[in-house]
Amino acid sequence: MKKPFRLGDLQVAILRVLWDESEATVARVTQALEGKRRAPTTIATMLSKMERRGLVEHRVEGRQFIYRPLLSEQEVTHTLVTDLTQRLFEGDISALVGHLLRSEEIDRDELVRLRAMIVEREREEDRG
Amino acid sequence: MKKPFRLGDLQVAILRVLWDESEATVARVTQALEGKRRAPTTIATMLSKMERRGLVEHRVEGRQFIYRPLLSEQEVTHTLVTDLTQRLFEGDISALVGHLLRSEEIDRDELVRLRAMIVEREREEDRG
DNA sequence: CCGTATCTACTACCGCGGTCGTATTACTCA
DNA sequence: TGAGTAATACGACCGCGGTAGTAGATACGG
Repeated sequence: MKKPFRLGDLQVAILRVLWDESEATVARVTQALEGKRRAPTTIATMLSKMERRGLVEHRVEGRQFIYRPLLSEQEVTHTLVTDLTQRLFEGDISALVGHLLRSEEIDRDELVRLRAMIVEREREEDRG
Repeated sequence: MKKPFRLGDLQVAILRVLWDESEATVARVTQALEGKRRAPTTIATMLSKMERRGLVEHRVEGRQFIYRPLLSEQEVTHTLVTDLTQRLFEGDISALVGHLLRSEEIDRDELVRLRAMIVEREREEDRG
């Protein structure tokens, strides 16, 4: 049973890089996150902390550490979304979807696509 | 432009009580959150911190502080959901909805309800 | 008037996300 | 070989969520 982990912005950003590239050095991650102008040591420190928490692992190649994510994007997404749904809607997924449909900016095309998605899901439900 | 605030579990729980009751004393909040067995001083401290951050305010009645939320449930929900969508889906609401439809437990009835919701939303789109 | 119950105020602590500066180690190249 | 460079290691610091103990003020019951 996994404990509900919390991830900060930087951690998610780092994981995203690792997911994109399968694995990456500190320098590579820093470069990919250039938009935020963080010191390389910041990234290195964060990766160390994340490794202690079991979110990533590294192997050594020459002088460099090559980091690899230990969690899939699906796991993290699922966990964080479920967590928020729990906090805001007592776990009621439909309530969250309803909120999104009601109050957010979704244009016509997207509505159509989502409706198709639901229909598809209903069919699966029928089959399964 | 509001800075994207972060709220912890306890803070959301406290706000929920305040939303339900319009306003409440520390004792009342503590009692409402009895499930989690927290010391009254914990609640009081948290409320102080939240007041410093402008999330709640209080007035004095006799010896008691009566707290009132300064943010609506809608604001908080919107902010937190938007924030998560930003972090996980680069702000793409549909991507989040898609994720929810695909990977979560939503039963048939809920799917039907959601589909109706979308249709309704499409109609509004047409009128607006 | 005095003790007790009930508030809030203050202080402290932990863990963690985030941010770096500095130290150390090791490689590279002139 | 020696200077510079590139990488990690280590530690420091801030703010905040969360938790609570203790101190101080105040009302209330006898």
